[in-house]
Amino acid sequence: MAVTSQQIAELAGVSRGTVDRALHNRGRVNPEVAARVLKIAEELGYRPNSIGRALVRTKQSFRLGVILQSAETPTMQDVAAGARQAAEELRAQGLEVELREVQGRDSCKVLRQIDELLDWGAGGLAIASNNTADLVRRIDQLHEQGVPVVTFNTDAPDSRRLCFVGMDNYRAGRTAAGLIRQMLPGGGLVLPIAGHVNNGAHISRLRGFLDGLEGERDIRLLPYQPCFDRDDYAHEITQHTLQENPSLACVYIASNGQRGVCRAIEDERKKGRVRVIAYDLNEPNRQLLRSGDLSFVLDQMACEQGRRPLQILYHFLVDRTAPEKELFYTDILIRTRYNSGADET
Amino acid sequence: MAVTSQQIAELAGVSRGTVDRALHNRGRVNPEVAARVLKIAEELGYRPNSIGRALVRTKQSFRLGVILQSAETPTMQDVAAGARQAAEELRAQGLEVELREVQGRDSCKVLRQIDELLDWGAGGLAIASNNTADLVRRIDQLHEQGVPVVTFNTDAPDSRRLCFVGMDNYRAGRTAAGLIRQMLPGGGLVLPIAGHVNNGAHISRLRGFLDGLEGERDIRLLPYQPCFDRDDYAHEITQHTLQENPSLACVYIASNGQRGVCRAIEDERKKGRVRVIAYDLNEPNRQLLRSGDLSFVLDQMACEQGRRPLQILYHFLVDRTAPEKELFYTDILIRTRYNSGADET
DNA sequence: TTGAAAGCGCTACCAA
DNA sequence: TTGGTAGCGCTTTCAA
Repeated sequence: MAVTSQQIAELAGVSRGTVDRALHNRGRVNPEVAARVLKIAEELGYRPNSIGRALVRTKQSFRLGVILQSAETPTMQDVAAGARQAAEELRAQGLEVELREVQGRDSCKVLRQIDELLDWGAGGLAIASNNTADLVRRIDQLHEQGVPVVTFNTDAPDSRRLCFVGMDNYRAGRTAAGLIRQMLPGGGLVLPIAGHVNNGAHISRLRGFLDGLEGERDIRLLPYQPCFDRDDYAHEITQHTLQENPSLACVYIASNGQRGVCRAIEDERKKGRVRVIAYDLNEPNRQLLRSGDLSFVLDQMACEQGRRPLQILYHFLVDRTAPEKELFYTDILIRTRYNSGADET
Repeated sequence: MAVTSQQIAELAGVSRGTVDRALHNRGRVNPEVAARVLKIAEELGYRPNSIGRALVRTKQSFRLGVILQSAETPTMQDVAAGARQAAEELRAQGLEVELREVQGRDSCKVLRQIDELLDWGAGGLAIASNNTADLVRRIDQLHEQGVPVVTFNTDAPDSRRLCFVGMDNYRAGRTAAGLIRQMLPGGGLVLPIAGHVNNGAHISRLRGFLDGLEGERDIRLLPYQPCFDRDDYAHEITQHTLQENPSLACVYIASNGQRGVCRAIEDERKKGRVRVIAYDLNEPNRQLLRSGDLSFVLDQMACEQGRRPLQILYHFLVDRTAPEKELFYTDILIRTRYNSGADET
C-alpha cells in the first residue's frame, strides 16, 4: 500500500488537515511543523493519491463544449469520434460534454454555437477555429471571462486561446517533399494542387512542400493549382495537365479532391505511372490506398485531435494544471496500403 | 452534475446498497425492486462514477512487475521509459511497480527475475518474453496461480499469457517491401540483412519483406545474410556486396547493425546512391536519418510497448476487465528525417 | 431481502 | 495556527 497523508499525520503528530496545508503550502501552518511534515513526506516518498483527490473535485460540476467545422467531411467525423470518446471518459468523472457540428467553414455559425454553449453553462470550449477577426475577438473575450478555449485541427493563432492541437502543416509539406525525392531519384514532373487560396492549412502544406523540393534540379514543379476541395475541379486540372504533360510523374494534393485526381489518372490510362500523395487517412483514402491509386497518405491523427483538447480542458479546469506548451502538434503519419489497415493480408 | 446512485435510491425509494446490488446483479434483491431501479437508472442515463469506484478499490493493494530483456539497447530503453511513465501514473492510484532489466536475451535470467518479483508480492507481470519451453512453462504456471502475464515487444505465443503488445513483424516487412517498390519503380538490386537466424521477430520481418516483393520481376533480391545484430558483421557484408555488385540499390536490414551498413556505404563512396531501410526510431537512428544515411526507419512505438502492458494489467486486476483482444499490434510508423524529430528546420 | 453505516484518500470548512 | 469533521460516489459488511 502506498503511503497516505494520514500516515504522515500520525508520524508528524499532527492532523491530516495540517499535513494537507503543509504539503500544498496553503499557508496557516507553523513553519517548523511544515518543515517536519515535508521532511517525512519526502522520506516516505509520498505521492498524493490522484483518485482521492479527484473524488473531492466531483463536487464542482463542469461542462465542456466542442465545436466542429466542416463536420460533413470524413476527417472531421474522425475528429468527432475522438471527441465523443473523450466525452465518454469524462462523463465517468462527472463532467458533461456537449458537441456541436457546423457544416462548412463559417465563423458566424461558430459564434452562434459559442453563445449557445455558454448559455448552457460551458466552462471551457474546444473549437475548430478560424483565424478570422470576429472569432479571434470572441475567443479573447472568453479568455477574459475565464472560459478557456482550446483550438484544434485549425488554429486561431492570433487569439488568446489556451493552446492548439493539430498538424504542423508546413512540416507535413516537407515530409511529402521528402517522399517525392525518394520516389523520383532521377527527377520528374510534379503537379501540386491545393484547396482554397485562403486556406491557411493548405498554403502551409504547399510552402513546406515547395521549400522541401528547393534545389532539386531534376524535379520540375508545375505551377500549383487550386481545386477548391472539389473532385470535379481536381479531375479537370489533372486531366488537362496529363494531356499537356504525358510524362507527369507525381501529383501532390494538399486538400480534398484526391478522388478526382485518381479518376483522371485512370481516365488517361496512367494508373501506376503517376504517383499521388494525399492527406488524411479516412475510409475513402484507405480504399484508394488499397486499390493502388494513392501511393502515400499523410495522416494527422484526427481522432487524437478530438480527444486531446477535452483532456487539456479537463486538466486545466479540474486539476488546475496548465498545458505545458502552446502548440500540440500531432504526429505526421506516413501511410501506405500496408500500414493503414487498408490491406488485411 | 451527473446522476448518482444516491439519486436513483431516492427516486426508487430504496437504499444505495440495494441500488448497487440491483445495478450490478449481485443478487439478494427483490426482482421487482431491481426492475424499478434498473428502469430509473436507464431513464436518467446513469453511469457509475469511475472515481468513486476506484477509490473503494484502493483498499486492496496491487504490485506489478516488469521484466525487460536486451535492456542495454536503445530501443529497450525507450520501452523502459514507457514502463516508468505508466508506473508513475499507477503509483498515483496506489499501485506499486517494480522494473527489472536483463542484459541480453536470456531465459534463465528472466526466470530468476520472475521468482524474485513473486517473492516481492507481484500480482501481475509484464514480460519481454522468449518463446522458449522453460519460459512458456513458467508463464503457464503463473496463469494457474492466478498471476496474469502480459508479454510485450517479444511474445511467447505458445504460453497462456493474457495478451501480447508489440509489433506485427510480418506486416512491418511487407511495409518495407512496399516502400522499396515505391523507391525502385524501375527495379534494382536489393540486399536483405537479418539478425539471428533464430530470432523470430527478424525472421517474420524477412518473410513479410520477401512476400511483399514477390512477383516484382525487376527487383532482384540477393540471398539474405545474418549479421547477428553486429555493426562489424553488417559492415563486412555490405562492403563485400557492394564490391561484388556496384549497382546495389537498396539495403533492407531487419535487425541491429544499421550503423555498419551505413559506414560501409560511405566507405565505398556510395552514399546517396544506396538506400537503407532500418528499424526502430531511437537516437542513433534519428542521427542516421538526419545525415541522410537512412532513407526510412520503421518504428514500433517502443514507448507504448512499455506503457500498455501495465495499463492492461491494471484494468485486469483492479477493474476486472479482461483485454478485448489477444494481440495488441502497435502501429507501424514510417519515419523519414522529416517526421521523426530528427530535423528541426 | 433490505437498510444503515463504515470507509477508501483527499480537501474544505468551521471551531477552537 | 491547528484539529476535527463532513463529504465526494462507491462498495461492502453487518445487522435487521
